[in-house]
Amino acid sequence: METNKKRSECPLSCSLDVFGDKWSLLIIRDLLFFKKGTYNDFLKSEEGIATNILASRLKALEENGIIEKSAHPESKAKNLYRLSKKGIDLLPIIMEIYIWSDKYFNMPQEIKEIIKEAKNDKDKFVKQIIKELTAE
Amino acid sequence: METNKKRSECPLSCSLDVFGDKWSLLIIRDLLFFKKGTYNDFLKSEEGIATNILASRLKALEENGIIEKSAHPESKAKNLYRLSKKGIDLLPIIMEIYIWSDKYFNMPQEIKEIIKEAKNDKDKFVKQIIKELTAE
DNA sequence: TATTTGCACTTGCAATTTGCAAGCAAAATT
DNA sequence: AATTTTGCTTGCAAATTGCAAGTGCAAATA
Repeated sequence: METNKKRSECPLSCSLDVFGDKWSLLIIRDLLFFKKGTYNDFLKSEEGIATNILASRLKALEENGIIEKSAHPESKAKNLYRLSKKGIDLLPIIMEIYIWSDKYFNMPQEIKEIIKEAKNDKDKFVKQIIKELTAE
Repeated sequence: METNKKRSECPLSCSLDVFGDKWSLLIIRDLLFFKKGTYNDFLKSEEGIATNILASRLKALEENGIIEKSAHPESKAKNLYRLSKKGIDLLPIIMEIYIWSDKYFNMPQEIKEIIKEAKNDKDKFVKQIIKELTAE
């Protein structure tokens, strides 16, 4: 995936050049909500991303400053991927996607509950997630 | 573009199956903000979508209930594409993308001004756009 | 210590999708 | 009547995706 060719100066278009594909936001979702952080964590997600695609997306997200790669504190064999500030700031976008989904898709009751809570006080929800992420 | 295979039950994943690509949200942007409505309007957008890709995206968006195709009131040669309620409801997502862009990309001052206004009172901005769209 | 397993990838290749150019029929304009 | 516009479709090369297999190092197990 090419990371350096802008189609236009439109901010929306530039943003889509960064995360406008079927996989990037799912990786970011895993980082935001499911405490995932290693290559294998992402591979195991239920959507079943192919290993080469995962590698290319992680590389692109890193090059675009959305995630940061570091050594895993518990094992030399592992790497740890974390969201940068820029990546964490994608949370409001993802929340709005969830809120839209809630209106137009069926989904498990448990997820519905979480969305309800998030919708009720968006700022509080965002702050809570950020707190959890930065506490680690 | 296949429109009917879900990768998982995750609402975010399902949403990305609908609009998670480099072009769909740009078409929706044109409909939301730039009063575009015909095939040629979309073709002329500065990002330069290929004609076959445009056709496939319009078809997929229609199948997914995001847009509706109708006869153009002024010409039999033209069609008119409009956003459905479901499509208009994507506005908050797109607004959050603009707000994120505002933080991390350079962009024309004029767009910055609009984003500032939108950020100031999101609900008011959304209502204003909806009003303009439904007045037609 | 030797061997197996886990982790983070890379490589090869077929299938799908994209992007470009050309073509086309119906409607509108000259 | 001839030309242009509109909304597509078609053909084809190039790029991207998805699947399977392989690699090299670290860590766990025998």
